[in-house]
Amino acid sequence: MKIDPNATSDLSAQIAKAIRDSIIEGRLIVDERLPSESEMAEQFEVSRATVREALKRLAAQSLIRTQRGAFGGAFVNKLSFEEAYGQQVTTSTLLISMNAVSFETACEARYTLERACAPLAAQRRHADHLASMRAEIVRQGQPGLTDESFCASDVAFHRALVDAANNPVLAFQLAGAVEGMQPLMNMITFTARSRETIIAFHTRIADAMEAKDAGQIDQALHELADYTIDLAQGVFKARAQKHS
Amino acid sequence: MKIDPNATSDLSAQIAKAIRDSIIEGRLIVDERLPSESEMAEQFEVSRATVREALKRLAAQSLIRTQRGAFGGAFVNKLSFEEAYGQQVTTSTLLISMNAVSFETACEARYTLERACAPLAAQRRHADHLASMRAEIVRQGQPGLTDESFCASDVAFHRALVDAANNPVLAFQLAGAVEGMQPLMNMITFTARSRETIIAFHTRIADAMEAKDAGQIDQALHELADYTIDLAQGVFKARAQKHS
DNA sequence: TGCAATTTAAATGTCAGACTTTTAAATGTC
DNA sequence: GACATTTAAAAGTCTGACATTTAAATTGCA
Repeated sequence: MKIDPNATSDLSAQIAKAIRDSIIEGRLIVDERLPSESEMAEQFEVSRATVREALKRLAAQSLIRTQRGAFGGAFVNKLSFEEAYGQQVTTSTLLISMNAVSFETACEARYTLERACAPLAAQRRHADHLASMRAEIVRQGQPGLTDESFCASDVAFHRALVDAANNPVLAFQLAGAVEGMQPLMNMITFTARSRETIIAFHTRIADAMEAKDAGQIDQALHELADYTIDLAQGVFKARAQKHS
Repeated sequence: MKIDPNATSDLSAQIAKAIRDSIIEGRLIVDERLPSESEMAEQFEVSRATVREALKRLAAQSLIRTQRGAFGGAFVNKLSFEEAYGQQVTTSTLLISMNAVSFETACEARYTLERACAPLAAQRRHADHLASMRAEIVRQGQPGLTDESFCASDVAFHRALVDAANNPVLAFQLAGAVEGMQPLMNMITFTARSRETIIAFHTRIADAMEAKDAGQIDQALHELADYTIDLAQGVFKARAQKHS
């Protein structure tokens, strides 16, 4: 591993890139130990501080983990679905909030992806998925529930649906779409009336899941998407008028 | 901003988290300048090196950018779709390769999501999307094309399909599923016969796009998914026999 | 006055070396 | 053999210095 002497970026960025490439291209394998910071400092002919900055960059992407003490060091990290899921949610959330993605666009993406899961979910769903969904429906009906809690339960409900498809890659991809939208959803005030309607949709979906009726799930999700967008437009319009 | 004195993790990780939370929760807004490294070192009561490690962590997630020189510093970065797209692809690629996700699972996820785009793509596709797809089909038919190039063109073809849906959030979410699978796809040897079949599918899809026939696109993608899995199983089986 | 060259100051980037803390293996003791 | 102690290696942190970059401020000149 050598560093390009006439590159534009920082040394720590270059070193991070060199190591990252080694991992992606399989020259460094999972759980393999990298040389110690001092050794790498010598290899790359930079100071230990610079190597450390490079390692922190990689740690931020969960590409490595570090362990202190004798026989410690930096190890290539096996990226777990959990970690990837977390990163995906953070990225999606920021992307949506920073780029002023419209509610319609985010909502469309979310429900489009979720409907894609419906056939698989209907086919493979297990008792515990149904139980989770029913439990969240009960929760959503409780009086005194804050809008935030209602949204969180909504996410949990849909997460159960996605999990029912029993494809971890699919679940990972959807994480961003569903959870990344939460801040936007949280901006909506859910009246008792709208909660009732949403719960009715959820019940319909759970029933269809139980009956393994993919078409019905798809239909309900479609209508729920439309309803959610209508609801949001109403809320935003009312808010705009108030401010004028 | 204060740091928990009895936390388990490193100081630089804690500081990174504190700043990250400030960004996510909107206390720091896009293009806002963070205090200088020295100032933050004082605020958090740590050394400059520690602050720098924290900043590098954030830079690795594209949450901040830094600029040297007077009036430079660290600025909250507006996460672009491009950057998010890149991160998403890296994460997905590693997730799939490190967790030994089966070809079937990855393929199912990919085509399930892609089929979800079909109705939107059929409805909104523009001339340039069709042109891109046709161009890639031509490319795929060229003799002497390596398997890697064939796969890359395949990705480009499907990317055009996804782009046609004209929903950037959707495109971002799909990036991982489609591009993250490439290493697995690259493991397949495409015979002249199988390339011909795939090109036929692509042509069918492009024609259906032109005709705005969503059902036909969905059907073709479904069959293509099945065919791809069959193909992969055949290749892997042949390889296994060779080694026994 | 206006503009070009120069200076300056503030910031990040890098370095060297020391010290602290953690950790597991090696060693010693009963 | 089980437990306590020592030891060494490694990450984590700190300090202070110097290098480099950059844009604003200043100066000098026509």
